[in-house]
Amino acid sequence: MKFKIEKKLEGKLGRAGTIETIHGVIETPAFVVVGTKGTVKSVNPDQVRDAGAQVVLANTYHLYLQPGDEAVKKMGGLNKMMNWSGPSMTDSGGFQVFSLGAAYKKGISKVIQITNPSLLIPERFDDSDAPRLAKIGQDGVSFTSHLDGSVHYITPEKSIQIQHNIGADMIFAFDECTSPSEDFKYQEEALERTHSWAERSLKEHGKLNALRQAQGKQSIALFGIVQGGREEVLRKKSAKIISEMEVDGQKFDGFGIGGSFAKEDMSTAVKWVNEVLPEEKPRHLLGIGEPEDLFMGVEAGVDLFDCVLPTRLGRNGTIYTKTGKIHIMNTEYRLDVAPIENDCECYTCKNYTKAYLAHLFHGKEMLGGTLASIHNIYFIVNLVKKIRQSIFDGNFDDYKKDFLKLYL
RNA sequence: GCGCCGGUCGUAUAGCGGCAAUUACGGGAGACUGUAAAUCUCCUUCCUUCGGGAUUCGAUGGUUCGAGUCCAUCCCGGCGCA
Repeated sequence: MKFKIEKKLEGKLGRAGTIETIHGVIETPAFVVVGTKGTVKSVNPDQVRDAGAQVVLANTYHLYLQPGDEAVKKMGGLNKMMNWSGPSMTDSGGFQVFSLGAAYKKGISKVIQITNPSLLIPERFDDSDAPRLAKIGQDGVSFTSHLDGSVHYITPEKSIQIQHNIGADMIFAFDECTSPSEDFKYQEEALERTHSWAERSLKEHGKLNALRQAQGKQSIALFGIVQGGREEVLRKKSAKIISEMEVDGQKFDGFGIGGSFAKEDMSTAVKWVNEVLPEEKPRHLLGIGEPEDLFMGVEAGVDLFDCVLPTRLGRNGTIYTKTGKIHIMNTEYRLDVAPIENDCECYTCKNYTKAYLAHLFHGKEMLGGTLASIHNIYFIVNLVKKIRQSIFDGNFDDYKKDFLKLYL
């Protein structure tokens, strides 16, 4: 993997460039489409590509449980298995430490709304009797499968081994995604754990990459993940430690910025981190986001984003438009024979009306979720492409202002 | 004409003396940020200053402190016998 910066955003951390992989070039900033189980839900790879996506992200934990990483390997690896010819990534399972652990059944997620700061009361660190499917152990995490209840112990080494079997172009270190509502003491502890896991991930990855090279296979790129919650000290410390971390002469090829954020903290947290991270390596803001987040991220020096929203919202009947999101099942669209957006170049907009989409959703027809996902992927991927172009054209600020004025 | 069985909030259902009335679908709205998610939540008789108030279970009478619920008559539908 090779990263090259082609143009910088004047006076800011933002930049535009390219990431070269053996499966092709990613023009950054770029939006990575999520295909957790080795499929972008409800859309096939041709449709993903035609919607403009350059790279997809699958999940270690899910593929490990089903069909199993050995099965993926036997099928020729992630790309071959899912018939995706472009660049690919896998997440390490670190997010599941959070979503199936501290966040389990609590209604909290990647981004939480803070209407009242006093709501940020630290969660009791040891509410360990709360039901959860992921429990943090001494040197790894014990997961109870949501599929069959079987218990699996995932260590950093195990996560990296699984990811090497899955065989994406870029993979992530095993980390602990924390909730912003945890207190400083817990964030600090979790961060130390994430750093120790990062080191072990890097070490295991070095071994496995050496093995690949000996077999004449292309090496895989490993991204380290920066955590630290909403604490400036911790975020900066993490960025420094992760970027300087070196095992057997190997360093991380790029960086992920992780954690669950309060919306209003996200921008500052990302800036803290990117001011410290080395300029010459790519940065991936994990699990983000909404259009306004993408502008924020690019401006703050992010090169890659991924998010489930375009496909999840699409399947659930919410559709992006430049004037905001719409609920396609709402009464007003039942007889609306215009496309979602007149000037949209996506397959859905070129061929179908809102009334038809509304009909498909009301009739619970599968095609509804597919067509809505295609549009949403196109919308978000293309938005990031346009943001990228605005960096080259020198009008990022204007584009941001114009877009958000209409959208929000 | 006689005999059964049945008529409940758009539809289909529950209900067997204390009920504004069950459940499902349909309908309305909302949520979703490294996917436990083609999922989830709320509303769906009328009015409401959200405390509550007013009318409801084919119709009309009746029994009862109290009636979809019991009784009588009538209306409508299904089946059977003439």
